[in-house]
Amino acid sequence: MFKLEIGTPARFSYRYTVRSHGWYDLAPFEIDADDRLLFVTRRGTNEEPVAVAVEATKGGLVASVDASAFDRDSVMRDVRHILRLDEEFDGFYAAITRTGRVVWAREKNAGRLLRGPTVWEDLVKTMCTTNCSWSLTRSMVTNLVDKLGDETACGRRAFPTAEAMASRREAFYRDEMRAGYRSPYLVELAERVASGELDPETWLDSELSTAELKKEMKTVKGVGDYAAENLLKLVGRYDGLALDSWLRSQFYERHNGGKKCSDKKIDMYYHNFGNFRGLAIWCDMTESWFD
DNA sequence: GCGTCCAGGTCTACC
DNA sequence: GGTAGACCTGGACGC
Repeated sequence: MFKLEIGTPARFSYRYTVRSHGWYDLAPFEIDADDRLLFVTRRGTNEEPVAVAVEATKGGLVASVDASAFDRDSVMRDVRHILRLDEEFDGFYAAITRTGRVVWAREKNAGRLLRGPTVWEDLVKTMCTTNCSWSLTRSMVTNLVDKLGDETACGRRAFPTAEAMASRREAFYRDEMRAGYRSPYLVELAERVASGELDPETWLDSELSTAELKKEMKTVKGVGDYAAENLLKLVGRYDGLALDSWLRSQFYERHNGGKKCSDKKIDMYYHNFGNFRGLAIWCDMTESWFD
């Protein structure tokens, strides 16, 4: 077992980042009894996957790597990536100060949304969150990882590569992953990524405008407005609200007396957060998670 | 046990 | 560009 020490920004909360949304609950992510975040990473399709456990210490973070050989720089990069240690949130906190809303997020150093080691992993998982209960999302992702993910030296499984997913036909996704109508979408996506026609990793530092990038994301069948805006948040763009039925219902209860209202009204409520309004609504609606 | 509803939507056809 | 209907699954709920 190798241990790597990782420094964190001054304004960082391990707890509020790891539990920022449901990703920690989807394989290969896991939180163990000691509140360590477990995940599996791999650079390159031909490399062995590596299991990593991250925990908070007084001085920052420690990542424990359960492998005989691994690329130290890759593991460091992935820990920094999934916890967004290199992302700047001063603009968000300034918007909170300016608006006087969602103050708790600034006080708790919240706002960092947990993400997977690759955009590919986040993309597939996001498609599995659409039009279903969370338990079904969890079931689909677990089935996918268990059946197609390569095993690490310690027996954990990695998220499947695009190549592994492209090697399976639609029947696998219907009958074994239980992805239902999403099955042909997953096959098509895997084939596009495996062939090199689509590279989701480029979305991280794309020079496209947010509107153009959203349009590119929506070329993936199964990715609509909600999924694209959720992915935009995960690549660090918070202009879109990523409204789904849960977020809407939470807004109605919290800010509209329990009555339905238009999406436009919701958008206007967070208008003063500018490019951080997607992050603002998420923090606003999840404050009670941490009570 | 059975039927219905609905959940962290999207696609397609049609107007 | 806007909208209705279809699409899968599985848990919750009422009977």
